Amino acid sequence: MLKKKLPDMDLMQIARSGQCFRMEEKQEGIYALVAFGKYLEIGQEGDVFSFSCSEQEFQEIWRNYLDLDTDYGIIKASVDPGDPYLTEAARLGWGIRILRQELWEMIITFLISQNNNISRIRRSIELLCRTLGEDRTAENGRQYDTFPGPEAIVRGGMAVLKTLGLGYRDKYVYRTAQAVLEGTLNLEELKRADYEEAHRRLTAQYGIGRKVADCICLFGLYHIEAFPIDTHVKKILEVHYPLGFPHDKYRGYGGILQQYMFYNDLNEKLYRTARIVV
DNA sequence: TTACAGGTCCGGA
DNA sequence: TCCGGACCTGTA
Repeated sequence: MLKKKLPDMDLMQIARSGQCFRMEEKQEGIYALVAFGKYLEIGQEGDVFSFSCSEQEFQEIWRNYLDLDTDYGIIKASVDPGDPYLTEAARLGWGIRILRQELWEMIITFLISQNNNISRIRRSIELLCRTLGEDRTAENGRQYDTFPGPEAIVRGGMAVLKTLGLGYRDKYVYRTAQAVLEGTLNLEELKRADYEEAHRRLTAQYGIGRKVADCICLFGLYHIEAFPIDTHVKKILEVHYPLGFPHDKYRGYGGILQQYMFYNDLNEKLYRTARIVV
């Protein structure tokens, strides 16, 4: 078991920050995730983490995936102390990192997320992977499913998508998979594009509006200047920033601050009922 | 029963 | 450019 001491990271906070829907707590303090076709378990005790992979795989895949070369301490320290709301949000979400997840998975995930609730999003994605993903076995014997590529989704067709509880989003998923296969939506070009160009191309796709495009840019392309405004963030901005959020102060990485705010809003009920000890 | 979920599309003003 | 209604479906 590989052990690492890592700063500014908390698995529960990452799992509850709304950026990933497949990260699952297997036991107390042990989380499982699937990415790049691989299965990983991470255990956390304070700032010491154990990984169910080799040092080589950690360096090749997970170090980047967990965004470990970004110093979140600097980001948190840049928060204006005269901004009590953001200061508190960053304090409570101190262990959030932006995972560098796979672009295709983020496109489909956030297409499904629209006008939807988190438990149903998770359920739909789990079903999607179980139905159309590849069934694999990890080195420790765990069974897991990969996230299905565009080929698998088109092969399954609308008939299979209808069984996943996606509602009216099923046609968005299908047509996006088609667009990637046909080359209308080129993922490699999307990865090379800057934020504005990527956002423009994404919103041109049927079913992807501003908000979903921003989520894809932030979580699938690591354009951390993207600042998705959903119902939660919209409410936060109305209440705490009636004169507008000070984007100029945090130019280039607003998306990370948005995550602190989003996490805070999503989980404040849990904090209030003291189910999570801060 | 109605409202709400990490919205988008579409038609009309 | 802006606005309102429709939209799948599960949960409270």
